[in-house]
Amino acid sequence: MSEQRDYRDTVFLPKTDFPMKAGLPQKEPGILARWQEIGLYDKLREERAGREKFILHDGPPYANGDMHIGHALNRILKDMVVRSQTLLGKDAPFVPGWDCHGLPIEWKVEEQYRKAKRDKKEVPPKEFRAECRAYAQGWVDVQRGQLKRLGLMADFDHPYLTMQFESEATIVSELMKFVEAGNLYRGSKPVMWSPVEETALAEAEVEYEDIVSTQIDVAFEIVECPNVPELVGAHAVIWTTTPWTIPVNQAIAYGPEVEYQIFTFPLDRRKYLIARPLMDACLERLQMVNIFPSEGSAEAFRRARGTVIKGSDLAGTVARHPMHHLGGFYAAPRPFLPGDFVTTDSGTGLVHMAPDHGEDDFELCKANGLEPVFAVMDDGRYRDDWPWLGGNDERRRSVINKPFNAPEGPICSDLREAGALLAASDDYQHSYPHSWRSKAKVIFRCTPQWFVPMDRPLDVGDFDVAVPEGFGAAIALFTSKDHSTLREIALREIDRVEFFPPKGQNRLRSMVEGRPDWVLSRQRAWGVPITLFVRPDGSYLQDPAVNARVVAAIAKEGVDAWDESRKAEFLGLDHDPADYEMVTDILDVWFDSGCTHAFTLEGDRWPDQRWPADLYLEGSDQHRGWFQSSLLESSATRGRAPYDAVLTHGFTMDARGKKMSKSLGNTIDPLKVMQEYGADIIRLWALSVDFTEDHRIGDEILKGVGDQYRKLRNTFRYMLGALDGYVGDLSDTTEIPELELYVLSLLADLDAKMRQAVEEYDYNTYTRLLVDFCNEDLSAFFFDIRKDRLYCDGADDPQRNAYRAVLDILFHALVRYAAPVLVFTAEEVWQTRYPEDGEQGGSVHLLDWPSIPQVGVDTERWAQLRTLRDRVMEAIEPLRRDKTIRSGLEADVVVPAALVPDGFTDAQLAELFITASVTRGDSDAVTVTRTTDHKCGRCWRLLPEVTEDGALCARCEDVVTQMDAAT
RNA sequence: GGGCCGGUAGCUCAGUUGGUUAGAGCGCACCCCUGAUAAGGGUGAGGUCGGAGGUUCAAAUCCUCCUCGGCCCA
Repeated sequence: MSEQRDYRDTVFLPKTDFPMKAGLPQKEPGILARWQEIGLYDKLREERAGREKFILHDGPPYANGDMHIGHALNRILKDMVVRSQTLLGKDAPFVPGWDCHGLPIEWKVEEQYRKAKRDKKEVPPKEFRAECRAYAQGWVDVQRGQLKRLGLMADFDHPYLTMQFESEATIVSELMKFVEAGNLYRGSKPVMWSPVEETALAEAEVEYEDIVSTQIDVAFEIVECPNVPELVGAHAVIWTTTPWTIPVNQAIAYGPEVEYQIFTFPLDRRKYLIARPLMDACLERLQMVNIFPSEGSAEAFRRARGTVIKGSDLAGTVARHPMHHLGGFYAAPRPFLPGDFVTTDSGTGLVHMAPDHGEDDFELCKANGLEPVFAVMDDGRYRDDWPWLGGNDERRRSVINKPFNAPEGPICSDLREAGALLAASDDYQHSYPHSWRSKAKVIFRCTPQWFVPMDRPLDVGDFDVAVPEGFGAAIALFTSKDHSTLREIALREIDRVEFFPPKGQNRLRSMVEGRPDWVLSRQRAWGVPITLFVRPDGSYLQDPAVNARVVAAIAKEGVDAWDESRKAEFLGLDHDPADYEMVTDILDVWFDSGCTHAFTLEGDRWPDQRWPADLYLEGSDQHRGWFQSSLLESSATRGRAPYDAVLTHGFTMDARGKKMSKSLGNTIDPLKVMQEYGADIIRLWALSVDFTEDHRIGDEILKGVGDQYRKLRNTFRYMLGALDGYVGDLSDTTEIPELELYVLSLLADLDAKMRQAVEEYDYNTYTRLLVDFCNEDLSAFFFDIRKDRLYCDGADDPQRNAYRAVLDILFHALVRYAAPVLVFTAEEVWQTRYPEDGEQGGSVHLLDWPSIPQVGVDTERWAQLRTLRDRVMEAIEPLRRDKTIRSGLEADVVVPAALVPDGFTDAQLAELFITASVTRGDSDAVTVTRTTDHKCGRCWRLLPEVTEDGALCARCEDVVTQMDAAT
């Protein structure tokens, strides 16, 4: 045998500079810098100008703290929306936003004061707000940098902030739409109040501590009882741990389903009404258990426990206040009211109601026409004109003062004197809210607040809205003519809007159906003022000219413009400043964010935006939040939702499905993930999971995502290598093998599915389709089969060209499909293939959705072929195992003739199965034997024509001869 | 405590209106290749479909309860 020639140099191996290893953390920042340099976002706007628009309106995250994994998911999904819609050819400008006002920022600034030992009360409000503003701006800048790193396609140079003066002015002018239409009223509701700081507190500002309180049992004499006459003259026993609320008692609540019993105290024959299950515990407090003589005590006791009645029998019952002799407020009847909240867990089953100081009390009393009396002042004392323990009483103290409530304190003493105090002891342990700041006890206290009514017919002239294209009829329906209530309009809109996933619709609907009136006011500093001029009776000025002056001032100077010193200026000549007070409350921040559509989509700050948005996209918690505040705001002012569709995502859990928390130490920091794996990996993760539900992230998951990434990357690398130097296209080749046509039909099929996935915002399907296609149809099938042709056919062989033409089509399709997901890698792939495009400021992200040639192929026939192929692989395996053969190329295969689809030759089958030969037999089984043919020294196929191992087959002989001749 | 939502192989996901032996990709194990090479190919093992009842000829799919987890409220 002669010396064998090494044919390696004659084989056309893939050639590319595209590295297998990505090194994303190092590479991505450079790609970002280049995008910045070529002004990619603006360039895209220019190129898409005039196209159909797609507006995704950004829900503003709070400008406080670093980006966390939830932000990352949210932003990646939004970016996928923007990019995939862009890819479809639309113009999808995206303005990122931030929520900047509100309590958490106030706290942070206060915290800085504490560290500097500064008293907040000493700081002028303007200065305080300036610091809040600076603080928010600081975090906006930090988060903006972090978000950019994710590779988002957004107008980062022009974000919206709720604290920009223009935004603040728009929020005020939106509020004024409510004001001018009369869709705002002053009411009240109990809030947490700190008498020490003389301010309202949010739930998050209180902490619960165990304390010991005075518990008292108080008798209210029943004066009327239509259903149980026996009760007239009896005493209803109430129990409370806040004696100071007795002076503002207005009613007594009972449980309609609770059983009550009338107990007759043997010594004075007085009758008491107590819930039956609580009788023993109550009598023990009242020390009425041991008064019976030891003998026969049980019998006497039983006799003393008289008639049992049902709570509902108490309807219409009226008692009188123990201090009724004081007259006035105290002389009014104290009705018994049915309360679902009454339980028999503790107390007496009869609950004294002080609507000023409890939520249940407030709601129940309100429903029965009993209004709060505002007896307790800001500092926690009863007001000067209050008849009991008010101004003239030297015993007056803050109501939460301990001695004030003590068994020997003024309340208990007076009740005792009135014969109403049945028991009092300073021994009740419970947990009670305290101010997080001062550590002092807080109280519930009714405070005047501003409300938007949900169920009052809206009486507006015309909705001030530019009717968007295609919605003329819808808008006309909702103008002033029908006088719907805000709730009705909102519910109608919920039915119209499209929800992804659909369950979001029910969730939002049930919340809007059940929600109370919208409380707009907050007793705070850092926010947009409720710019109202109020008369003493609670009515307010509705003068568009005044409002216009206020709005103009805020647009120029921000919220600081709302200042007492400007009162006369704003009111102008038509109104006497003495008639009005300026409201000092600020707006609920949900109102701010409910207005983002107004100052971002409308107006000319972002001319490429338009109202309404096509889509709002946030976490499912925003059904309670932004989805709803935006809906209500827009429904009240414009008669429709500011969006046509709502997409919601779930929450990101740790690897075990538990929620992440700093205290548990199971958080995943997206910034670290980007440092370690790269932004493309975290993007691929976000777009692989079912984001509509809660989903997980963890090391194992990220590792899996990394594996998927590598597969995609290597698919591109192979295509880049195989397409090295290729400049033709499909039209250059006259002869297209059916396999190529089949792959094109697979691609067309994939394309349709990808497109559908985009339209349904079904991104995990989108990425799964892409990955599966690369794995199954390309890498393991098409590329594997065509490896021989690519490597060994003549450089300009028409069939080789046909393969490369299809590869080229695949490349252009896949790089576009991948672009919205792997934004960096797709760019790297594109620039590797077309460096000249890069030099001219091009980018993969400027491209449109690919157009796939439609070919006619009998795919069913090919499906059968692939099933047969699987069977052949299976049959080859045992021979591999026992080392009869090493590769499939050494196998002569006999397949059942009946299983071969029509129209394939044996030679084609051998090519498709990558075996030495395929013949057909009558047997049902696939049989495999080792071929006796020799291995071609160049293409390594085993063929009959090869005379000895290492000699050339006919095809390779031709190719090598030509190459040799050329050199 | 209440309302709503969810639990399918180690991981990420498919499973139409209830209908054969519950699928895919990845990972894993084993094997091949060494001309996509920190790549590529093949085969295989993995699941009481969260649990228990029930409806039905038939249940991952419908009903009830339980459990675990989540969001929003209280």
